[in-house]
Amino acid sequence: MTEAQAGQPCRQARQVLPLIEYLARVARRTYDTYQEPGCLRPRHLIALSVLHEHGPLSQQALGEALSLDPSNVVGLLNELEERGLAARQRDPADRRRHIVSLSAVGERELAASDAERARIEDDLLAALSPAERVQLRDLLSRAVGGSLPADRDLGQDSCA
Amino acid sequence: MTEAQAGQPCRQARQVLPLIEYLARVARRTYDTYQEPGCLRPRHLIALSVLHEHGPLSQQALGEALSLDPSNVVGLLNELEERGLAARQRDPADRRRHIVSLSAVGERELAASDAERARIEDDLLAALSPAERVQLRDLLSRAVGGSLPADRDLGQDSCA
DNA sequence: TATTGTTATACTCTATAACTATA
DNA sequence: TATAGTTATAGAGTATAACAATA
Repeated sequence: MTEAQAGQPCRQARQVLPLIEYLARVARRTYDTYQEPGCLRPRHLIALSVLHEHGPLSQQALGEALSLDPSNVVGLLNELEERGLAARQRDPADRRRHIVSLSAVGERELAASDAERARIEDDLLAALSPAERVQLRDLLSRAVGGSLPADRDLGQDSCA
Repeated sequence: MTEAQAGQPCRQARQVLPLIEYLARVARRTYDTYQEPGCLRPRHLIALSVLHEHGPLSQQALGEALSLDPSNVVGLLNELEERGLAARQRDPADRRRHIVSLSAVGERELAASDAERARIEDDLLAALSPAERVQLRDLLSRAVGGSLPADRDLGQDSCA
């Protein structure tokens, strides 16, 4: 087990994929621990934030942005609509399409969730300095941007 | 992408948690796409690599290292044992305990999976330069190390 | 009585395939 | 015929609670 000396990173747990899996699992559980039952799940928040950044999207486009199957988008949107956080509207130009948009309540809920999300993130990344967290966020953001279709760039946002 | 100029990261998709969730989902699906049915799942490989690094562990310790419920560890190990990749052994010192260890076949399988895993990783991180991937791996590794119990340090390995 | 692993069970997440309504 | 969304369904993944064996 000396391959690190040769400049070769050690092959197992240092690989990116297992680490991401692990962090995602811990993060999800942390979410669940903090949240009361019936609260918005991570998926919901991610969907809201995509809508916030991109503005109204078709369900298909939303699914692509979330890397989610269209049939999953249906249920996700049902839940968001029930809570009045998002709304579906037929596209007059092509009546097969739904245009999904964030409601005012949805915007508010999204903003309100920030503090808690930041707290969980602080927990999860406790071992990293603030500068390193920024770095990590940037790297992940660019990696995600690279794995998306060009016209659906999640890494690009409208935050001036 | 100009919000960085103000030093204020944009609040939504730039947050680490959603990005990790997203990457984990894409990575898992990529795994599934490449693998034939019946192949080892990400979980299996992660478990094998933990055993590879730490040496034999109790099921409980393995569960902690994977951030997995003990009841899940049972099923995971059943599958690994069926394929002869790992073995359970009663701890003579405390017969309630199982000592889980990697078999020679398990070691071999783990090594064999590396090439494929690297390929998937290359796909997923196509937008990052080699140096940035190393940086990302390092940051994630340290974040994970920080979120584990001190005596179960996944981020630290014996590769030295 | 407390702890390790196990079983039974249920709930969440996700994908596939068949369906509908529009185009 | 092809596309957007929907429904039904099935399979992973994970957690909780009750249980057995051992301490």
